[in-house]
Amino acid sequence: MEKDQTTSQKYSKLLMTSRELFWKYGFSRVSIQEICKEAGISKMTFYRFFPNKLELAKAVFDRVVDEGLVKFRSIMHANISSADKIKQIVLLKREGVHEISQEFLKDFYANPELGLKTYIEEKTKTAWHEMLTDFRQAQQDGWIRADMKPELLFYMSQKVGDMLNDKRLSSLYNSPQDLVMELTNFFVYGISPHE
Amino acid sequence: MEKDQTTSQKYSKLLMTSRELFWKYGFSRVSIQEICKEAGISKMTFYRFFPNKLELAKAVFDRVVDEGLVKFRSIMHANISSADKIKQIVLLKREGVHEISQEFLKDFYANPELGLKTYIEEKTKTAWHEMLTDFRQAQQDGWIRADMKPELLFYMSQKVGDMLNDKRLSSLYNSPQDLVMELTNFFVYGISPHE
DNA sequence: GTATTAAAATACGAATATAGTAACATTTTA
DNA sequence: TAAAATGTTACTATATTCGTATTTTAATAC
Repeated sequence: MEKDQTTSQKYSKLLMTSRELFWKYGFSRVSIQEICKEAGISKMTFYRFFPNKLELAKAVFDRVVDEGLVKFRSIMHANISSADKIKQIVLLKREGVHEISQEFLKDFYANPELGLKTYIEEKTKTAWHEMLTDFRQAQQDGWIRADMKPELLFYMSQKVGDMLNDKRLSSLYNSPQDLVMELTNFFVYGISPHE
Repeated sequence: MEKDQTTSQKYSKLLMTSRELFWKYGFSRVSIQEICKEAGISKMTFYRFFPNKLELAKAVFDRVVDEGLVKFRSIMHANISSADKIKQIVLLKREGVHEISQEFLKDFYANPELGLKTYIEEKTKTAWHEMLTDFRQAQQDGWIRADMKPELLFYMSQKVGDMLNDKRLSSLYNSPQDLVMELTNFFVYGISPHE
C-alpha cells in the first residue's frame, strides 16, 4: 500500500493536469470528471487522493507556492554576485506573473463562501514572511543596503516584474534583454553612477 | 419596433461580451446567464435576439470573420504601394492569430454533434474564396506576379503571420519591426536583389 | 493454478446548474 | 400618453456534476 500519497505518480499527474486546467479556465469552470479524463485517471482514484475539489485546489496552490519559494531561495543562496541575484529574481518575477493565474483566483474572490480566499491569503502571507527573512539575512550579509525596509525591497522586486511585462515600457527598448539590464541596474545602483 | 436587430446596441453588446467569454473559456464553459449578467442584459432580451447559444455562436463567428474580411479588403484596395499592402496584410495576420480563439474552436471539434464545426468550415471557405478573388484581381492589376497560384500566395501570407509569432525566429532580430521588414521584403522580392 | 489487492469502468441518486418560457412590472422612446 | 423595448421574477424540464456503490479488469503474491 502506498504510504506517502504525495510521491504517487497519479497524485502528481492529477496536480499537474488540474493546475493547467484551473490556470486556463478558473476553478468553477473545470469539473472533476474533466480533470480525471484529461489526466487519464478514474474518478474513484481521484477520490482516494482528494476528498473534494476544494482540497485539490489547495494542494495545487500549495505546490505552486512551494516551488516558487524553492526557486527564490536557490537564487538568494547561490554563489553569484548581488547584481546577478537581483537579475535572477527579477527574471523569476517575470515568469511569476503566470505562476498564479488570475483566472484561478477570480473565482475565489467572487465566491468567498468557498473559503479558499482566506486559505490562499494565509499561505501567501507565510511565503512572504519566509522571503522577507531571506532579504533580512541578505542585509546582514551585507550585499543589500541595511538602511531600508526589506518590505520595500520585496514590493519593488514585484513591481519590476510587472514592468517587464508592460508593453508601453518594453517598446522603448530594442530587446527584452536591454530592458532587463536597465531595470536591474536601476534596482541595484539606483540613479547613482557606479564604478 | 426595431427592424434590423443587428444595429441594436444590446445586440452588439451581447455579441461583444460573448465573444470575449467564448474566446477565453470556450463555448460550453460559458452559460447564457453568465453572458447576460456580464453584459448587463436580461435573459429575456437575450432570447429576443437569439433562439439559443448555438445561433449566438454563429453570429459571433460571422461578425469576426466579416470584420477580418473588411480589414483585408480595405488594405487590398488602398492607394498604397504593393510592398506596403503586403506589409499591412502580414501585420493583420499577426493580430489574426488571436482573432479566432483556439478555445472557441476546440469545443466544436471535440463535440461535432453541435453542428457548428461544419458551419464554421463553410463560412471560412467562403471567406477564403472572397480573399482569393481579391488576390486574382491584384494579379490582373499587375501588382502581383501573374505566374503563380493565388492559393499559394494566400497560404504564404498565413504562414508569414505564424512566423511573426514564432519566438525562435523573432529572437534573431533586435526588434519585431526588423522581422516584419525582413519578411515583407522576402515576400515581395523573394531572394532576388531589387533596385 | 488461485487468492488478494489496486485500479478502472460503470451505474446511480441527489444536489445543483442551466435552458428556455410565461406573466407581469418597469423603463424608454416617439 | 401610448407603444415598444427591456427588466424582474418565477417556473419547469433537462443536463451536469458530485460523490458513492457496485462490478470488472489487471496485476501481483502465494
